[in-house]
Amino acid sequence: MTRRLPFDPIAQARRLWAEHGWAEAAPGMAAVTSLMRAQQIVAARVDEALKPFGLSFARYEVLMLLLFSRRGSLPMARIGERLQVHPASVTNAVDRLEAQGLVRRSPHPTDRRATLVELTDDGRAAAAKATDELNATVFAGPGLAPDDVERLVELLTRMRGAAGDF
Amino acid sequence: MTRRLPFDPIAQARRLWAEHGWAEAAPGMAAVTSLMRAQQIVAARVDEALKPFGLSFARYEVLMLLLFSRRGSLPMARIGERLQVHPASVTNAVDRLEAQGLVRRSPHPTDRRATLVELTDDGRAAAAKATDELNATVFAGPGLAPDDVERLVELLTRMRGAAGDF
DNA sequence: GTCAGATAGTTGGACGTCCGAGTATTAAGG
DNA sequence: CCTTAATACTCGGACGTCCAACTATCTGAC
Repeated sequence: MTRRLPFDPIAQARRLWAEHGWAEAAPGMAAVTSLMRAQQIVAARVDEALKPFGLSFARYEVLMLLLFSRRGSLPMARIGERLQVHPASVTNAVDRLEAQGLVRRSPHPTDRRATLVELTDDGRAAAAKATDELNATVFAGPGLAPDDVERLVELLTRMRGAAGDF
Repeated sequence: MTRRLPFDPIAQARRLWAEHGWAEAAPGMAAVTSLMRAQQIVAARVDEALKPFGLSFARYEVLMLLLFSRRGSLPMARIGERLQVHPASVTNAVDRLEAQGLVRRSPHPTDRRATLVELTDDGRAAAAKATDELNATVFAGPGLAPDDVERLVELLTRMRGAAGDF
């Protein structure tokens, strides 16, 4: 990446938006751009924490989903649904997790179209260790005071709900 | 993508986090995950709005940066710095914008290492039209009440600042 | 002046996302 | 039943991100 900036580029963009007669859209522009940039920053921290385990956040999410499922296994389609990603992305993630020995594909007992993905013992161990690391280095200190974290979650939840996420 | 879920997966994950003895990290986990998902949703809306113009958000940001610059041109390095992306990403974006005829590379007058990127007339027009579309379809209604938009921007700005974004 | 180190940009590779197309298989309607 | 739709998954391609390595050029210290 690069060094830190001497000013807030989003605040500046917002001023420019107003100057160009787009005042009405300026707050939304600032919100969307802030969201993009904040996600970029957080994703970089998360990936950094997961790197020693050879995991990406996408693959970590798959592991946790399986860990929290009743039988430690789920059909591919359920995974894509829960994580809201394209089926091809699930195929991709599972391919890599399987190559790492963290999950295993098996045929669905009753639906021959479907493929079950199940955790291996290694996968279970990796999920636990990666979670400890993430909890300690990222989730415990997301860069905001506890009250602000709650406010942020509340706002984003409202936003996701309005967008039809759930 | 897929259909909407009948519940909030992040709220559920948060409960599970608490049950597994990770209560301290649960709010941060919820914040990080919400941020990821909200960004995914917003990015999809933005890309949808930009698709008719053959632009991605990354390339749109480059165009706007140039549009707002004094001379309508900037060195590659300045672009990467402002957008906080890797130099290779700038090369990639500029390659495509140049192929689309929206920007032009030219040698830096005094520093022969550097390359200036400047807007073409087409690029200026595309930036204006894409902005109108984005303002109307995304920025004007980001899915939150005006007060909440302000709160969200304020929280994310604080978060970015703490992370060293500016 | 010269030479080491910083900076600018490109390239190739690894992953991640999505889309669209194609193959199986199951479900639903007449 | 049987045909038509929907669903599950995979594959190939387009883009986006990053990193590491490499060339070219500039800068600063001696």
